[in-house]
Amino acid sequence: MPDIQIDKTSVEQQIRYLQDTLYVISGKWKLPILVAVHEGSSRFRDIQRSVNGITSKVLSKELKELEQNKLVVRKVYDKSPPTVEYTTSNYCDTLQKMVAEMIDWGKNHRDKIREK
Amino acid sequence: MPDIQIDKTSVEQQIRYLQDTLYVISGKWKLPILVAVHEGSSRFRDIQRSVNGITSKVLSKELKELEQNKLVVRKVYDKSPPTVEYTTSNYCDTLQKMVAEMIDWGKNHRDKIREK
DNA sequence: ATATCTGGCATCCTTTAGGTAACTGGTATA
DNA sequence: TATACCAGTTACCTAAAGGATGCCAGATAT
Repeated sequence: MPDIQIDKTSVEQQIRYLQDTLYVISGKWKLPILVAVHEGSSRFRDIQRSVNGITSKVLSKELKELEQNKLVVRKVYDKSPPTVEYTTSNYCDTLQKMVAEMIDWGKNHRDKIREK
Repeated sequence: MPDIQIDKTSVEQQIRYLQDTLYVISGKWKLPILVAVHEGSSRFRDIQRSVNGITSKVLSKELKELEQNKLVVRKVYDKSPPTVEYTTSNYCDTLQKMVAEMIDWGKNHRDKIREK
């Protein structure tokens, strides 16, 4: 009699995956930046202007992390002066389903908490 | 010609919902606690033993937040000594789809990042 | 009698996220 | 010649999250 296991991934491992995900998109700025870039802001200062209130220091740090996670692509054009362009990657689209679920849940959750 | 809008919710509002969601489940301990309670740990010390490394101070704080968000239910039995029981709510199950998506994405993301 | 368990709380400490402000070197503009 | 733009960087500061340790008061177990 074989051991029937629908999912061999242990609970601990699942929590680790979940926390990886959280790490990638958590924080005050990651999503607003992704949205801004996705909507067309590609230059550093453009993004900074789109994302209200972010400082250049934080933007710089966040963009680096998003790039490491392959959600945004940074291209340097070697003219003079060198210009830099940020775009969202195709991979970034894989976030869509998950993000949609999170928005749904959050929307519903407001009502749930408000209700007596 | 009417304005066709599939979703009237503004991007800013969607980000707010998303960040509500993140707030509810983010942090080092929220998910591990939920899992522990869901799997049957109901007494304070049981949960603390299940969730490796958590201190009573932090556990106490996190349980309060989870209770406020209606994900866990706290029942006090007024015997002597009074005992306290934590359980996950039915509402807690609404997290499932979303959490499953997040686990999937996180799992895939590891491979994505490791790949050259 | 002593130790241990219960559900926490109080105090102090460290780490991390994020904010403030100034600055850089090169280029273009008034 | 002075000013502003670009893509950031540096040093310093604050607030919040989380960790370490010790404690309580009542009850049960040894």
